Parts: sequence; structure tokens; C-alpha cells
Amino acid sequence: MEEPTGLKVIAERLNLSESTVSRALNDYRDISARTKARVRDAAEELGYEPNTHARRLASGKSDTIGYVMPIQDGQLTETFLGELMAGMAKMLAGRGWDLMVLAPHSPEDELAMFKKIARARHVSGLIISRTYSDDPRFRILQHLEIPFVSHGRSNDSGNAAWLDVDNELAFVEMTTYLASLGHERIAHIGGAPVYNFARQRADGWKRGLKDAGLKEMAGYAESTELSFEGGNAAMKRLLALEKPPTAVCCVSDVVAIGAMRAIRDAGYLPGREISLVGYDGLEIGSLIDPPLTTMSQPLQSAGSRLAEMLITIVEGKSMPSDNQELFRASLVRRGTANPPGEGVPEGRSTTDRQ
Amino acid sequence: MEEPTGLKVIAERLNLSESTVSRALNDYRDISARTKARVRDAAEELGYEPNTHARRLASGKSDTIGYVMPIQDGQLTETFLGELMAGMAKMLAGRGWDLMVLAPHSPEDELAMFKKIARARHVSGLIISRTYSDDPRFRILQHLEIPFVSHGRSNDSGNAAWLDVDNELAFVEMTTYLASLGHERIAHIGGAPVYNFARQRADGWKRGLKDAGLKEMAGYAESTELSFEGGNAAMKRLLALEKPPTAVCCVSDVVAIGAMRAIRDAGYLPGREISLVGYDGLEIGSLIDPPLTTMSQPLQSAGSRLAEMLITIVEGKSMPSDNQELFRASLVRRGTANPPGEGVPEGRSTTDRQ
DNA sequence: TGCCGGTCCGAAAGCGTTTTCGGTTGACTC
DNA sequence: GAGTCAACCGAAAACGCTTTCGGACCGGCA
Repeated sequence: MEEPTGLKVIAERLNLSESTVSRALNDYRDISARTKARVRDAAEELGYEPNTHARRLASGKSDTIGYVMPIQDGQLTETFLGELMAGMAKMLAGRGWDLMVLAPHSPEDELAMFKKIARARHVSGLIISRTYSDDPRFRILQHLEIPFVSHGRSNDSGNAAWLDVDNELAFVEMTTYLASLGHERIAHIGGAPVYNFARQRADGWKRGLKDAGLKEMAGYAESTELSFEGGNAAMKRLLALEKPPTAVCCVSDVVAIGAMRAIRDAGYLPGREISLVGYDGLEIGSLIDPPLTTMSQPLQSAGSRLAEMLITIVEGKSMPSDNQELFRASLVRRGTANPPGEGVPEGRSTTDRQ
Repeated sequence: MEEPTGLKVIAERLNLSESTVSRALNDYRDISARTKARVRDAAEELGYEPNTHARRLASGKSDTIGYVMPIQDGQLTETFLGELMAGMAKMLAGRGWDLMVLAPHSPEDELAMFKKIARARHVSGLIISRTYSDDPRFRILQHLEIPFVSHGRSNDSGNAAWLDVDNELAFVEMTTYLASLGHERIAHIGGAPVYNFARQRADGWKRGLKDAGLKEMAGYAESTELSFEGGNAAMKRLLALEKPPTAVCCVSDVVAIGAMRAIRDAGYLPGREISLVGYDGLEIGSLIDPPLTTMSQPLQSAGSRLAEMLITIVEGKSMPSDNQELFRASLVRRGTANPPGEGVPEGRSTTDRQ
């Protein structure tokens, strides 16, 4: 229908040159205030919207950042993604930037995407997530000179930009909390240490034990895959111990829910004979019975902040290494963490303090 | 570093003109096979990657489609989004298209985005979801002449492109299944009928009752918000009935989980005295106790198909009205749907037919 | 009067493709 | 040997914007 109005028509209507109109719109300072106003009014009236492609071609900028979906690791992230991406998209839209989704189906595919981006430059920065303890992507992206920020640290993230939750602190707090309730036999069901967050969380648990003056008992450091079945199996192993724990720190809510099942199957009640704390703050945790005590991490704000950081880096307003931020998880007290009660499995009904 | 190789350098190296190189790369037929091969080899060797913006500006195409995230309705969709978008992104990437995320924070904002797209045309098509029974977006997008396909139908989706799950059929099957187990008092906890899918599911339940020769009892058609609390409250109302149902069809898994809690709180066991079936097929449903029987809908494939449909429409290879597809949900038998047992609340322990 | 320094705007050269339009070959016909 | 017709390729004009550069104009100062 109505063909899109370009700079030309508004220039003609105002008896100005296209270049003047362009600069007026972009608020150059060699254009008089009066002219700027006239141009802006006309643009408004004509419903002018600049052609994105032309603008990007001419300026050499792409005003687009890409989010690399972590899809090769099964579905544990799903709940995550919506909120995180919504946070990014809103922030970016507010600044006139676009968010593009990259969903590689394999590490090779991911690498190919990186290379293509390095060449075509139609995406000016990347956000990656679900980082490994040793994550080659940091080196690759740096070598390719693609600006990026990572959601989660890594051994390789030294001078890169990242935003992470203080996983270690979260698990220190979790452990300390459990200890403060009177627990002395606190175990941990962790994830594979290839995941950096899994390692951090395990470290936090250990430090928490130490801080509380507790010692790590043999067999208490479980590691498993990040799934319901994983948590279930790990908990079974813990229950088979000579001295089973009275409380367990779980690397994720899903793992914790799996563990709850094992506890039930053994004839105990989660939160009663054995306390549990999860991590993620999934809403679903509040729906189960008893509702899962957990550590919740910010998501929308993380997405938003990630995008913000990346923009300043892409625009050269800050160095990657100046963009390293630690968010904090917060304890959500629900029903599965209580003082050790009676009926502790296999055990003397230990402490009664407080 | 190495400045990006453009058409020019490969043309010079081969003693050809840029236009020839361009056409060779795009497989025009007025270029000899030999030349094409030479060009392709050189391009490969030089690591040529076309400049997206230049290409899009020149061709007038944008090879980008946008997905409008449904974020204003709370968080019920979250689990969804990851898989759906992954499905889209993979399909699009396979064809060289990009997926852009739009996250409007209000209906007005959404409208503004549409208008901008209609002008700037930097996105050549849209995928919308979470459709309302009366959804103004269909009219708007058609009027704006923005190609789109909808995930979910609407009263207004007559000649538009859509992909939907056969919600009605799913609930017919669900109801029939419950009836086949011997239930005669089957209720429904639905969602607000402003959501088209909620209306369809309610219709399916009614038809299922009729097909089974059952009649809808007074107060059995509950409607509530799509949340845990909603399901919980609705179930409480059902339990307060003179003749409470022995089975309940729930509009979503989350609602079903809320209902389970109400059942428990009333002293009954979900799946025993009162059977339940949810909808969505959330993985989390399998983790709770007892695991939730549900109807599961395809997601990755839906995302992929949506993208595919939109491409053919954008390319003018098919009319929107020729792109209307119904996917089918499938029953996932887990633990909450069983023959009516003893202890049916308030009731004669009705039938014993299995 | 002449010169200087601002202020404001136009001209024009890109940005890297795509695509239309001819034009040049050589082979083929009659 | 003149004409025809493919087959193949180059020239050049877009695409719609950004950005540099220079120039016109005006006031003020010596």
C-alpha cells in the first residue's frame, strides 16, 4: 500500500537535503534546534521509521546481540530460558537493539555459528550460558574477537565479562542454615564438576561445613547427573550409608525432588527425618508436598543486566574485564528444612540443642 | 584484523566482475558451471561470508522472523518457551533465517512493535502465541499486512495461518478415558474462556461426557485462573459439592497439581478416591507423588513447523489460509487416573465395572 | 574594509550486495 | 556468409541510510 516513507520524502517536504534530515534525526549538533524540531515533527507525522538494514549497512553497526541457547544438555534449563530471555529482550528493546536466538544442535554447530558471526558481523555480541569448568568457548570467542558476556564463570573466564550467581556463597549459606537448625550430619548431592556451577556449589558446601565447625563425613559428597533420577539414586546411596545424613544440600531443585522420593521410599518424611534444600527457586517446588526449601536466583534482572553489560562492551565504553558481577541467591524457606527430629535413620537421635 | 573478504576481492582474484561472482554464488543459471565452481572454491578458500545487511538491503528481504513472547500473563508459559523457541531457531537456521525475540511488556507495547515492524520491515514475519478467543492481533496484523502464523486458534483466525493442538479432541479423549475406567462423575477445572484453548478444552470435556453417555452434573464445570492456587481453590469448591466428582479433567498440569493438594488436604488421595488428568505433559508432573497423568503436546516439532509454515507464506509460496494444522496431544498414563475405588467422597461407592 | 570564527546546511562518497539490461562471443542454421 | 540464437558475462543502477568535507552566510573585531 503506502510505500514506506524514507528520508527522501521528508527531505523534499521540508526543502532540506537528506543528509540534513538524517543528522537532525540523529541529533547531530551542527543542526539548529529549529530544524531538528521541524524534522522530528515531519517524521512523526509521516510515520517515518528508518530502514534497519540500510542503517546498519551504512553505520557498520548491527545493534543486535545473540543469545546462545544451552540446548545440548537435556532439558534442565527450560524453566530458566523464558524469564532470562524476556529480561534480555526488554532491556535491549528499550535501547533499540534486537535479540537473536541461536540454537546450535552440537558443539561443532556452535563453533560454526561463531565463525560465521565473526565474519558476517550481523550480530555484534553474544551471551553464552551454562558454562563448563573448562570452557573452550571463552578462548574461541576472544580469538574471534567477538564481544560476549557469559552467564556463569569458568576457569577460562579470567579477563572475560561475566555475570554469575555466587554459587559458593549460596551453598555456604544453605549449609550454615542447616547447621543453625541443629544438623550435624549434612551431605551434598552435587552435579558433575565439568559444570562450573556444580563445582562452586560443592565448594560452598564444604566451606559451610568448616565454618560451622562440622566435618565432612565419608560418603557425604555425592555427585550425580542433574535430573530427577540422578537425585533419587544419589539419595539412595546416602541412605545406605552407615550413618546417613540428617540434612542434604542439593545442587538443584530437580535433584532435590528426586531425593525426596528416595527418602519417602525409605519410609521417611522429607523435612522431618531428613531435611533438604534445593537450588533454583523453581515455582514448582512450592507446589509439591512438602514444599521444597530452596535458594532462588534472580533471572529477569540477570538477563537484563547481561544485555546491558554487553552493550557497553560492544560500544567500547568498558572493558570486558571490568564487567564481572556476582549476584546473590536468596533462601526461600518452605517446608523441607527443619531441625533434626526424632527418627533419624540408623542414628542416635543426636543433638537436641536449641 | 583480517578485514572481511567481500565480493570484490574474490572477483579480483578470479578476474571476474562482482556481479558475476554474486550471481555465481546465488546459483543463477546464466553463469557457466565452470565459473560457478571456480567462484565457490575461491569463496570457500577465502572464507567469504556475505554481509547480511548489504544483502538484505539490496534484496529487500530480511530473512528474519520474530517470535512474540507471551509474557504479560504471568509465568505459566515458561516451561514451554525454551523448547518451542529451540524448535523454531533450529529450523530457521537450517534455511539461513534468523529468529528474533520480541518481548512486549504490555498490549500497547505489542501494538507499537507491530506498527514499527510494518514500517521498518526488518522482520518479515511473526509468530504469535497464547491466543485469546477474541484476539485483536489477527485483525491488526492482517491490516498491517505483516505475514504471521499463530500458535493456537481464535475466533478471528478464520483465514489466517495457525498451528494448534486439537484441544477439544484431547479433552474428549481424556474424558472418554476416565469414563472407560468406570468414572461417571467427571468434572472439569477449566481456565478463563478468554483463552481460546481454555474454551476448546471445556468443549472437549462436554463432548466427551456426551460421547460416554454421561451427563454434566451441576457445578462440575469449574473455571479458574491458570495457577496452582486456582486449581486448589476450584478443587475445594468441587469437594464441597453434594456429590463431588470421582474424576477431574484439568486444563493444565499446574492447575492439576493445585487440585491434588486440595484433594490431599481433604483427606483423600489423588488417583485413588479422586482421579485427575492434567494437560501439558510437563516433566515435573512425573516427579511428584503420585505422578500426574496428563496429555502431552509436541513442542519442538510445533516450533519447527510454525517456522516452516511462516517461511512459505513470507516467500509467497502459499496462502495463509492454506496453512492451518492441527497437532494431536497424547495421553501419558502415570499415577493419577485409576478406576474409581472405595471411599468416594460423600458418595455411594458407585460402579465397580473396571 | 578585511579577516576570522561560528553556525548551519548541502554535496557526495560510500556501505556491500542484488538485479536488470545489454553486449560479446561462438556455434548453428539456411 | 549473413543471420539467428544460446550461452555467458560486465556495467551500472539501485537499496536507504551515514558521515565526511567543504562552503555559504553572518556577526564581530581590528
